[in-house]
Amino acid sequence: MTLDREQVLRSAAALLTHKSTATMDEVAKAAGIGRATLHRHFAGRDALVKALEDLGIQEFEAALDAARLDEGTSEEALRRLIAAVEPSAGLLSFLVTENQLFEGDEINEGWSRADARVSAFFQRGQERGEFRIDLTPAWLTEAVYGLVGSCAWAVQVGRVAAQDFQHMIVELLLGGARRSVER
Amino acid sequence: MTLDREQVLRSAAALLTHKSTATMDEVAKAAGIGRATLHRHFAGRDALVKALEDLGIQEFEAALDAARLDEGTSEEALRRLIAAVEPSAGLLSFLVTENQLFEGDEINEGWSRADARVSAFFQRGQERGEFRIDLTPAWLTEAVYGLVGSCAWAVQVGRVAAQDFQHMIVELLLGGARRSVER
DNA sequence: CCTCGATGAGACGTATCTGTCTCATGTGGA
DNA sequence: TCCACATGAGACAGATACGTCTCATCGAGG
Repeated sequence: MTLDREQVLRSAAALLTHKSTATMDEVAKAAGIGRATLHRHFAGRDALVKALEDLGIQEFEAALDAARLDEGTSEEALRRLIAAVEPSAGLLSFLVTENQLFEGDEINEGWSRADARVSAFFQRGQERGEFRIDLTPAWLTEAVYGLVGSCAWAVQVGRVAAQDFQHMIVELLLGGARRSVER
Repeated sequence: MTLDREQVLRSAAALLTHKSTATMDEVAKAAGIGRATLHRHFAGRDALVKALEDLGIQEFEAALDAARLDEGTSEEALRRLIAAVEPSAGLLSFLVTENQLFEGDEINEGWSRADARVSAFFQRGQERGEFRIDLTPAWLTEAVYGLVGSCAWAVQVGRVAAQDFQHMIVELLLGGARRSVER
């Protein structure tokens, strides 16, 4: 029986994101496996977290590739990005919440690379006149993380329908909550 | 020397929000006190978390009162809310991240009450035609939490200027990132 | 100057989690 | 059918953090 490594990591992320003090035993049970098996696949807690980071960053970068951020309008690109990120939302939430990415004063290389791509995307959008310039790229980047994490959580607890994930994030991010007659 | 209990709790929240596995010793050092002193004021880790929850909820409800959500336009009320919440942003972030609020299947009463007020505010705004109706009140509520948490973090790491806190959140929340010529 | 109270540092036993091990089970493939 | 291998359950020692304690120090107030 081949263990579904990714499935284990995803359930671990979902659990650890909002209960990061969870025991290895709880992580194992959440994944539907035994603690011994969990240890067989991940040398320890640190290795588990590292695997979560690696997979999360890898999927995030893949999503950035898939979104083709430099094609079409910024709005279209943003929609593609959120769509591409949706399957990895749980992992993303964990990455953002857990700042062990910054351990030892050296920021995780992969993360900073991906982060820079998002930030650069918003900056390009501003330069092309498609995004407001009073909201900094850095903030818009963080806002994306925050909204993705919030929406993933809201979906998880049934507060938002899973099918609305992309709409809720993109619409709020692009247009805001204000109802303007001229839209 | 009277210990500044709130100061201790605020620094604990700032630390625990993004490193919830932090040791009691680390929490104490982050607050600039000894571990023994920390234990003298908070019976244990559980008591510390409980105190964080209590203070956070209390300040959140106070902010909701101060914001007078039912006066003036929804936009004005939202601006007041974010302004009132800013000093408690760190505690809020902790509350949202830590879901021990839901321990034992019984949601914390104070939290659910405050949460309902925010949600009701957005619903009123929708009914008055000031907020879009395609974004559910529950989502807008979660989005507020997410953006407040993200911005508090961004300020903490120097990614966003502290003075921009309110502007960044309110503007994104109300108008979104899209630049529309007719605004 | 003296006293009282709070604090910081550290020692100590305890509880919990960790990481490794063994063993029985059970499932897929030869 | 039999074998190989992965898994789950549990035992076990070691490590780590917890909670409590003592003691010396420091500062405010009398």
